[in-house]
Amino acid sequence: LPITAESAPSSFLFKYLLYLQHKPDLSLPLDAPCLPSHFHGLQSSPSISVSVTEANSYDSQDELRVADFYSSPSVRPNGAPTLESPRIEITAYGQFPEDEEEESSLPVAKRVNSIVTLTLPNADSYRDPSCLSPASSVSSRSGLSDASYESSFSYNYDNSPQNSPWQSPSVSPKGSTLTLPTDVCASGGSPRQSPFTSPRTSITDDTWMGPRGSRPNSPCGAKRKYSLNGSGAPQKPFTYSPNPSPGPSPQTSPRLSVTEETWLPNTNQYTNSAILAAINALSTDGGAELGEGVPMKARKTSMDSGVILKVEPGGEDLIPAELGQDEAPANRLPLKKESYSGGFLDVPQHPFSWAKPKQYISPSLPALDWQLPSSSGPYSLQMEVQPKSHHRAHYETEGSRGAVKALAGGHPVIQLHGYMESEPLTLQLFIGTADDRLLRPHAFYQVHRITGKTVSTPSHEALHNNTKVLEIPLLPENNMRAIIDCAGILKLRNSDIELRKGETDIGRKNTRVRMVFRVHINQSTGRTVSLQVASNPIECSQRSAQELPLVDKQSLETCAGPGGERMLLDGHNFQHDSKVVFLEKAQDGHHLWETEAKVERDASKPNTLIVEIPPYRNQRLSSPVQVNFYVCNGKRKRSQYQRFTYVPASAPTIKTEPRDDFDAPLLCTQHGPGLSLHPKPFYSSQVVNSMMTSDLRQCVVGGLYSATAQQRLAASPSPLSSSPSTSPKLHDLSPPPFSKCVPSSHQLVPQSPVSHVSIIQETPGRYQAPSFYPPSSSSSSPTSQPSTPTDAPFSPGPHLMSQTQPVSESSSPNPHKVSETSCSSQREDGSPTPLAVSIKQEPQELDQMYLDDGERRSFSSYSIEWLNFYHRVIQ
DNA sequence: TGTCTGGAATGATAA
DNA sequence: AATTATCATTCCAGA
Repeated sequence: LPITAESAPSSFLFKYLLYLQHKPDLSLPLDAPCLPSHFHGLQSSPSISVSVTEANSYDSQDELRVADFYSSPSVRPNGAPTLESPRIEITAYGQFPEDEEEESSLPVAKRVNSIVTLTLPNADSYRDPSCLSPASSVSSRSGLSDASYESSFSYNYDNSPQNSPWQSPSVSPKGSTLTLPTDVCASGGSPRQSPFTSPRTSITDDTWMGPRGSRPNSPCGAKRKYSLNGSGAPQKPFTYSPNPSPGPSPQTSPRLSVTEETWLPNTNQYTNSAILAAINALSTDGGAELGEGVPMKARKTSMDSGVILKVEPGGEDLIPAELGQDEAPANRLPLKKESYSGGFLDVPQHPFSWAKPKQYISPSLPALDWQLPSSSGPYSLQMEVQPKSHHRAHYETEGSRGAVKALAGGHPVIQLHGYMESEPLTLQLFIGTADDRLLRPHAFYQVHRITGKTVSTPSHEALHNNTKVLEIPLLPENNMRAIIDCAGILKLRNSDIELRKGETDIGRKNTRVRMVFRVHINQSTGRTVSLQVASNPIECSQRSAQELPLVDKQSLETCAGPGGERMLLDGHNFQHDSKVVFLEKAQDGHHLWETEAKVERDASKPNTLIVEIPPYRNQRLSSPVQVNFYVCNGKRKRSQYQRFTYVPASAPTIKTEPRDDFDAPLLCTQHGPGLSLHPKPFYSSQVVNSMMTSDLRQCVVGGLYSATAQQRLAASPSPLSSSPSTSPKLHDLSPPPFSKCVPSSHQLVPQSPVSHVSIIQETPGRYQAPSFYPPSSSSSSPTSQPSTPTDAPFSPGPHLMSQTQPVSESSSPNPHKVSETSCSSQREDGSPTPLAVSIKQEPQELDQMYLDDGERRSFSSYSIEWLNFYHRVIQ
């Protein structure tokens, strides 16, 4: 059983539990940490420094994060928390931790690249902000920065100061120092060249841009081949990159305005502002720099885009600021301004503030990679109307391709139920991943603010780390309901992002995203309840959207072993010759069984397929068996894996599984009550999921697990359930065991709905122990996650699981084990990767998602994350 | 004239 | 190593 995935999750849970138990302690740390999730971003944030002590503090947050992502891991490499003092950290990061980690983690090849790439600016450039789209999204850029995802602290650091480096390589002293060193070192040698090298001309630009801009550049570093070519891409990238401006991007000009706007609006209520200010100050260094850029470590990204930013007013760059903000904002209303996200600006952000706002601790808002519940207490954030499963994202080089639409023709709708206060709240929206791993900001896509006469919903862009966040007012007069007609999706060049230092995901075939909504509710008690809901997956590539079959819904989730029942599949791109294949994989990814189901072609249509459930290979089932099926239009045109469960003849199994995943892809993860569009009969699974999701903890719990986990959970849910804030309910999740990726195929794992962890901050700075967890995603695609493809060198999952599990189960976890695990994992890789390091593999998920790719070897970042988390807990 | 899109051409990558 | 299948991005062009 120990499915990798599961195990990992379980461990997490376990840890988590532990964590909770210890809350008291944690709390303290947390407090210190309070830092907003961002803090990382913040670097500057004072608190942070304090926190230093605590790794814990971070941890607390981090933990969460960690759990979430890998990023966190980075932190640890040294063991030192990255967060801590920003600057310091930065250095560290740059130097060691991240770099090392990353590098180490990375497959050799990549590393190399990375190294090279990293070297400089590139890294930053790419990804970050600047990279982002130059023009476009300002915000993005702004946002860029960093951290987005991960919350990686490191990034932040980088960002701030560092980033800049790139910008002006020489310039920023510090940054340079820090950054360079690291990067340099790494790259140093490498060709990468740095930015400069990159083809493009102007150094500066190049620097920045270079990376980003041109694919080429990035490429350079990057991964793949590109590098060489530099020539390759010559294009505009630079151009673009350099400036945000480019007209194309919608946002483009944002900045300009931004500043003003930004500020104005922003004014935060939160104390943060102070922090922010401080940060800014810091950032200023950098920030100003932005222009100048001194980047820090290069690591990552630098966001700094700022650099890039240059162009802009700079605001964005600030990202850091934002960072701070990020969280903070929660409450406020958005102003409308547009873009600007400017970093600094951030601070100001919304003019409004709530009365309470201050209470917030903005800073404390949970990082974007944290898993939050969709409901807590009386509150429930739900997607009333899901977005269409396909939305062609636009590149910076293109004009906007409009707002994400709903299937019925309108736009997605989200509503907060249970909120009776008269104060408006701010709904945050960012583009998250849709793979089987934990939900986190998507590195290759950014939200794009849409404005115009056709847009009725005001919005404001802000950056959290490197992630653009659209802030939309949730007004009581509208029943806390918002029509999301102001959100488009911007695609960042893979080459720009992949080069980033901390980036572990690969862009190729990583074209599915989810719209992630968050709301932070300040309660009279002083606590802040943070809720999050993610939409169904959205395929963003033109090609995939046109060619890949997609299953939105399935009428049956389970069937008795003999099969024979008819299942109606709703989806897209079904063809007359579409095949439906059922398969069962062992934990190690090996195919245990595979058979083609009969398709009633006469009754099938472009959007529907009627298939006859094939008999299971073993008619004597004593317990439900999770299998998968996918629709295939050809060799490489397969849908994601959908889940299906064969049950013993009489047993009603339905619920057990988490359908989410499967269906999930399409289905909503969480629907509110209303959501469940489908009658349960059909989507029961979904329903179930949604249920689960609703409760954070539940979700969490669910998330964690994989099948195994589920079982465990079922068995001993209590721990998990205990999540602090929410009442944990255990649902059965039955995540299917599944296979991870098998080489043979690709599985796509469905994603899981979002996992949530509810986070409550009692005090402004702190969070209660959130329940967190690991992500639901896991839940959703039990298989996938852990599963990183086993073939790969490591299948972290298994190992982890095994180890972890024990731990989890036993109340006392052993750190050692953990460590071992990690070690093992490394070993497995073959490449000696350091534990913490995140590796960019190919898209892990993707792999899973796309069978084609083959396997991915790398460790999954999450595994690492888990480990880190685990360690922290233990410690 | 500019934006929004659907369709593709083109070069980069993966098989 | 060569060839072909896929992808990712950039371009075009009509609405």
